[in-house]
Amino acid sequence: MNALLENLNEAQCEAVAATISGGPVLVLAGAGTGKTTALIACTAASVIGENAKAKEWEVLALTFTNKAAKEIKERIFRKYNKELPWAGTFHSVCLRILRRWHAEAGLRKDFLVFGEDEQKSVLKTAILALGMDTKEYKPSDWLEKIARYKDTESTEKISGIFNKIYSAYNSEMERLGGIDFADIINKTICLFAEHPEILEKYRRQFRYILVDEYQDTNAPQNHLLKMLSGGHGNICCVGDDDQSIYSWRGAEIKNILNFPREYPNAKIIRLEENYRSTGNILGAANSLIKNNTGRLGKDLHSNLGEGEKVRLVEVGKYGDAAREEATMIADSIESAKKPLSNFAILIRSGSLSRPLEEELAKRQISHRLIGAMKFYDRMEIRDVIAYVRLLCFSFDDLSLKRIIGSPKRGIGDATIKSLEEFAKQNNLSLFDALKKFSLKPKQAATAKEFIELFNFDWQHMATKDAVQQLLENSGYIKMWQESKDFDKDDRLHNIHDLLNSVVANFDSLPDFLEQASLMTADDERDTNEDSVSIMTIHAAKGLEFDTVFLPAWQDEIFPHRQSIKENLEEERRLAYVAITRAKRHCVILYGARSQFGDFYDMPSRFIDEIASDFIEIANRKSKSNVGKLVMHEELGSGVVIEENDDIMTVAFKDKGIKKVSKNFLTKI
DNA sequence: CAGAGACTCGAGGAG
DNA sequence: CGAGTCTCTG
Repeated sequence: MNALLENLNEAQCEAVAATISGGPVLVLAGAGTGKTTALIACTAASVIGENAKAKEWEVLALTFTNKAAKEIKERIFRKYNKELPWAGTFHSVCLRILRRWHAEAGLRKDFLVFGEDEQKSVLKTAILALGMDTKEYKPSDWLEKIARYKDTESTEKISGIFNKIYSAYNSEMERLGGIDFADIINKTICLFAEHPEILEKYRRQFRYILVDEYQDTNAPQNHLLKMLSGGHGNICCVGDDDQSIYSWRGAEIKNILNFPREYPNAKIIRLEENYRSTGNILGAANSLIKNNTGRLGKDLHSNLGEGEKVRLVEVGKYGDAAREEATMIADSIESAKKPLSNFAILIRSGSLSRPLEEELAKRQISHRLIGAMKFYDRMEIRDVIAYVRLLCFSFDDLSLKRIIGSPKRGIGDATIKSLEEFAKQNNLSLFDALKKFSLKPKQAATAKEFIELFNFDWQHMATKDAVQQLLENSGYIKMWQESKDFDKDDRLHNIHDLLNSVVANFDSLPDFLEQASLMTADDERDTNEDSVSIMTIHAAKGLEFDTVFLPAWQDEIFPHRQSIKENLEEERRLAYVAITRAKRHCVILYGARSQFGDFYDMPSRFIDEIASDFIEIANRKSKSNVGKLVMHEELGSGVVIEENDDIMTVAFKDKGIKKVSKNFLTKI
């Protein structure tokens, strides 16, 4: 126990003590206050030392990302040599439960997890089957609605048309043997509701429940936590209401705000000592977030001294604002002469990255765009996964449709369409239908060849060899080798990487597929290369950098136009997250610009909300005038300290700092 | 059937 | 500006 509390501050120790003594605990952990350390200490406390009340398998530790789960597992293993089999993401834990009880949950044994593009294709089929037009009813729009609906646990009817599409989508999912992300959670809740004995089993097993990033939970996830903690009530949730930035994904900030009411005997512990940022950066962030009303309240203080003020830079007075931002950021990075990994450029939306990338590339400043094109979203990777899925699960129609045309086999849309008809009539999978369907001789031959590809004893081969064989015999590898695609080498390289550093690490291909279906942006291999990170603010949550650049703080870009109407407080939390990523230097840039044909000429309202004490105006110095000695007829001599178009700010020898028009000044 | 070229439309964040 | 769709041709 004592060893456990080493290097923890008072509040963190309190959190550990509260967790072991049992009952509900809410740890409100501000940005940079050692949240992960506290969470890991709390988790460890339940299985370590004399006071430990649980065995490793009796601790359920839930996170949102694989990265966070991995960190908990690794740190506890390294320090205490204990494996935590039930530390994982909400989705991976629920998936494991659903696999174990698939029949009780009303699922087929080999059900598949469908990712976003599979969901879209299912929805497209469903909409077309209803005789509706996919131009008028766009799959991506309706998928959004369906996902949001599934995230809310609402029983409210939305509209007749929604219900029609919703149930067509669900039955098509069922027909194909797939479930979506939301249903991984929802079907687990149903399982527990319909089988209290199963719930009871897990309640008895999980004597401690720990939850990371609690502010990001949605209604079903919160429901699930209530169910599981219903017996003993030993639940410790760690989160920060000021960093709730995922409402658009169904997260409900009210889960954390209402925790004290939902769990009346809850202990609430605040971690307010910030170990990350200097005083001015924290002051700026605090003064901004104070403008929100819906918060539990927390005041972070820093023990790292005042540090540098937040620098505010206006750009675009002399040209294109976005380009100028990129230039200034690149200048700062070059002149700082620090390792590149010290720098991050955090943007509101992905589309703002381009000028930044171009400028850094031009100057050969190594950089990476994080989260943009996810490894598992790449065409070639999805193709390979589809091949493997069809190999393991021949009923997977979506995968068959995806790969039967790559490489081209002379079986196109029209043939697939009639094949689908035939399959439907005979209640067959496309794979089985392909065996029986009569085709033109040429097609019949290739179809037979295709079927034969999957007929080998892959279960008894090394995973990597099996996939390699499949990809070679199918001509998939050859297709890329002979391709004229300008990034064919990248693609071949990606496939190679997938086989050697991922597939090879799994003992069974279905295991690999299960993992792959839950892979996320943060799971991409970390490169050790020293480079500047460019990423969205959302993707930056949980990270920290010596120097953070925040470009495009222009009203209706940030805060985003939509958010101004929908949820300005969440947008303000996003700004708070952005500023608090910085340890020592934070630079906010703004300036009028046009984008997608609209003109944005107002600085972000958030700039005004930051108390001026924490800000330093650091505008670009004009080459010609700033620093020059000037003479004014009435005010006498002085020196120019800032230039804003024709208005000069001059420090006069006798009259102090005054703004005057350029026209009344003469150079000395 | 496959590939090329013209065309339209929309552009927020992501497990 | 790019992705997705449409239309034409071999």
